[in-house]
Amino acid sequence: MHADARFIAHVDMDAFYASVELLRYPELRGRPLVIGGRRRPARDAAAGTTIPTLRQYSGRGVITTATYEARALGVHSGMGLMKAARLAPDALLLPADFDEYRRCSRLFKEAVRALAPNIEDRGIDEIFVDLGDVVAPLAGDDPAWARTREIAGSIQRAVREATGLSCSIGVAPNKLLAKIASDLQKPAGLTILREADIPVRLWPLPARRITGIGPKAGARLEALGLHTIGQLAQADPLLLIEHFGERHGVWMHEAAQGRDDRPVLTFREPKSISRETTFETDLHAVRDRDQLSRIFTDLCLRVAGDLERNGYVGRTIGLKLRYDNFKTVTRDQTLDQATRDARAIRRAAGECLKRVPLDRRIRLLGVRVGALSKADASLASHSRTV
DNA sequence: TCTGGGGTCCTAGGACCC
DNA sequence: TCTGGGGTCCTAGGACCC
Repeated sequence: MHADARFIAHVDMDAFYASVELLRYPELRGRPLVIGGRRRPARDAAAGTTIPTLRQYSGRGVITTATYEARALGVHSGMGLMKAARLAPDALLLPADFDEYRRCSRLFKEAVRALAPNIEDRGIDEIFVDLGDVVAPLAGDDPAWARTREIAGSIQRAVREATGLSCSIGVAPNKLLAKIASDLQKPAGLTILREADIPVRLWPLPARRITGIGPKAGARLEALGLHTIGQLAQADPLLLIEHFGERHGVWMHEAAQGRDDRPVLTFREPKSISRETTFETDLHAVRDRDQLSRIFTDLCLRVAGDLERNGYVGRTIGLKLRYDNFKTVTRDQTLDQATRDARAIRRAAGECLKRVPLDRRIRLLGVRVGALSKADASLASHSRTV
């Protein structure tokens, strides 16, 4: 019965961006701190080394990370900075330094990989780890779960040694449960969630805690009187299918039982590469034509650079535009031949732009290249056909 | 002055082919 | 001439995640 039992860990860095900044500014430890907003304009440099507060910020942007002290004041990631400033005017604010976060990210992943090599990347601050090979000798027995606790503990120590940062780990028979488990005792938590624990530990949680049930689905479940994962597990699958469609409904019901057989994927080819930017102030298609055109060209150059650096070419060129009322439209065009040339991308995206209404002011412009293939493979097939 | 930037996956309709 | 399926590609939008 237990022959197929898996041991999956989810490793989640605690308040990652903010914690990296605290390595640089240890004197800020214990104070509410949020990361977000744009890089400070040069003239502010005159203010010296004083860290600005949310009160002093004006402009667009959202919080990307809040320390636990800041969360206690009611602010959280994704919240607009202006709103956050009203809730916590004295919280400190630092702009994001992605180069440094990426450096720390590499360090933490290398530290884990040295102990357990089967790692699935889930972005800059979290990974899944298949502990199967590491635990294998006693798989299925209770001592095996005791062994996973030891392994998870050594992963936490290795990450702290490599980076000075703490992480929370959940270990479970699958990715769904491991992800939920890692969140149960943050920060620096270590939570084992076994199949037998599902009724007591999973079912009381809100349905929203299932990764994949977001704001919309969560609200619709609430409207059906389904608040907890347990209620979702006990619901009639036909009711869920009726409201969410065959596929989504069945998935929700399975997830609520704690069932998930997705494998840990150590590598995936990217599907698309994109760049987008939100303007400081909304731009007008005609009045700000020159400025828009410069930004547009720059986005194409950056996407082309990303393609080049990563060795891909793409056949579908896409444009994204967000109006001042936050409505977003996209257009795309598939070319005969894959490209990574900035001018070709600019030309195709320019065609897309002609198919979009330009009667409102614009707050965001984005360029995407999809239908990717490896650059060398494509060039090889090209030379064969020529 | 509400609402960043980089992604994935799903759906659904139309074109087109067999 | 009418009816009908299946499969694939393309496009647009939306939900969701980190």
